[in-house]
Amino acid sequence: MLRTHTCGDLRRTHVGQTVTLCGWVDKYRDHRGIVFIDLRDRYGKTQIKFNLSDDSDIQKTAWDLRYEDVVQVTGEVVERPADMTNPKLATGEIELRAKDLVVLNKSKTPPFEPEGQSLPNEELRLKYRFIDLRRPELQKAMIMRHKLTKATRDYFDSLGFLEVETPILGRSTPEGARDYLVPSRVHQGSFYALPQSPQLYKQLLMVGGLDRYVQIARCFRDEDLRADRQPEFTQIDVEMAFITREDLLQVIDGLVAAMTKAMRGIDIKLPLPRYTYNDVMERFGSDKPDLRFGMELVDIKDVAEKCEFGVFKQTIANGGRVRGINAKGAADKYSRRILDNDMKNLVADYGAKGIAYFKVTGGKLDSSIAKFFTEEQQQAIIAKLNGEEGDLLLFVADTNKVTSAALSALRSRLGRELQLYDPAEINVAWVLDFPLVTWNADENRWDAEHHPFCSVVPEDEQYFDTDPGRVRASSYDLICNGYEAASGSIRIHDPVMQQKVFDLLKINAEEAEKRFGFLLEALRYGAPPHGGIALGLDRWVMLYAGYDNIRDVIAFPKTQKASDLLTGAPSEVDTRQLRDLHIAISERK
RNA sequence: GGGGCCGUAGCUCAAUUGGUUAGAGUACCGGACUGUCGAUCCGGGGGUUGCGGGUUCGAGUCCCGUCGGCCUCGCCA
Repeated sequence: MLRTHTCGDLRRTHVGQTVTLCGWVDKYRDHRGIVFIDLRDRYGKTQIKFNLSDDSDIQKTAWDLRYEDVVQVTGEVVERPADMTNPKLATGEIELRAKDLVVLNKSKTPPFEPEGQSLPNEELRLKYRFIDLRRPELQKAMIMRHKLTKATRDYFDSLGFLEVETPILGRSTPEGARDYLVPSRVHQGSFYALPQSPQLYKQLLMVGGLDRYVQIARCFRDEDLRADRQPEFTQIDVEMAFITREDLLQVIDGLVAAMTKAMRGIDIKLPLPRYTYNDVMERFGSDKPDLRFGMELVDIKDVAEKCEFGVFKQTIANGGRVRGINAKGAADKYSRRILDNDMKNLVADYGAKGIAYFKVTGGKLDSSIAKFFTEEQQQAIIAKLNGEEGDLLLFVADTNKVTSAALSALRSRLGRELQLYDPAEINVAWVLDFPLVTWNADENRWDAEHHPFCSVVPEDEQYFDTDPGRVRASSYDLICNGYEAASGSIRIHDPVMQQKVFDLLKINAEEAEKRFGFLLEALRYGAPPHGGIALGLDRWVMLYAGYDNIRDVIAFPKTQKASDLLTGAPSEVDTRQLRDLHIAISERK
């Protein structure tokens, strides 16, 4: 080892010892006769002192040290004078009096300092990721990520799960996200697909009798990115045989408790709260509401259909809905300009044509449209939304879908801006009973809400032929702070039932055989009842770390256009490589 | 594919209504300094204002296009 201790180790108890540290030059303070260096590694920082009277040769070398040089320093741990300790450093009561200095590697002037006064733009940080990774915030994320996977493996190991690796080079099963494709050299014109998830493999493992499976699995989806979405990401992928939905929920409750203990050191209360899909959609307008605060959606159909405000009245007459939320005490916090522009633009993103708002003042509604509501109607609105003096009531009139999406977005923004919750809180809950299928108006058919292998809540089978939209899936999502944090279901293990679902989705037998034949065949050879779930590992790390961006918890993330600014991927390749793969690039337009 | 924000020195930012030689802090280079911890002080170098067009007597500023980064709708079974 080139060092005896790390830069975070040394304390008053080490005084008098001769030690060797290695690290990066974080700061240098050159007084000519005396030079101070803050030496940094991932464990901390230690002040090094070079004194001219001690050894002038070392001193001269110390004069030339610059940011991010990598050095090895040997010296004696000495106590700092009482008035010169640094309470900002864990090692601030001591310093290292240098006797020997080796410059292990001189650094070019770095494009930015890891702990400089201001963080450079993300483009530069991504290009020089190896420097960005020296920042404590990114190192914290990598450490948390390690701890989370460790806690996960320990937890499932204790329950007898087997970690099984599934192929990265697999078969493309169209539908769902776009696949990343890998051309085959041996099979001209054929392609492998990178897995969007190990979904089919883990079901095959259940048929294979492996019973309890877990994998920290890399997944790939060629879709547009978001702050919480990367083209390649990691799932904690789980599948179990011979279980009910209840069994699965309890196992994952335990996992969430183990993860929270490992990441935050706290014991969360079990069982995790459970909501139904219909419940959260009605109360929060979202299938993944942030449950750290209330501000639930309220339907005011009774008032809206009778009032003289045309937009409300017409919407109800056309079969739509008028729903609103109460931003407690926010009447004076938003100007008319913000409400008429910013808030309107926000809901417009979700298809809403406008936003109606009232301030509760003197027991009445104050608004440019208040005149369209009788005294009685105003009181009814105030009562329904529990309005009090100084509250701001916001309404959207549109289809059920649009009011949900728009008010959910409004609620998220208001909750954040009005600071209605503790940003550090981790609030996890189950959402159960998603619809099995949703109507796809464009294609004139039913689409699977989760995936085509999801089983049905038994008492809803009766609606299969008459009212498919009413059939609930035996599925479940974990939600955390407004993010979808996990998703799973009890699967279909009966080939007859599977065929019924394919029929509903208008996937004909021939097509099903072509796409998923291997799975259907497996179901015919004694497939046990089984189900599972997949947790988005990156998102969980992001949430536990308190970051709002998934890139900050991934060592080498990609940009919104899915390129890697550090390596330059994706890149053009040699024509010879293309020839081996029988691939020709058509002219760019 | 659509909408929004952004791009000026290595970095973070400024630059009046379109008007003189595009500035500041920091970094970098040189000098001074034995107790600093955002060290301080003195001096210096450093610019294709992302790129390409256009309007104008004159463009960092206005217009069009394009490239890149971020946020977002669609998309993500």
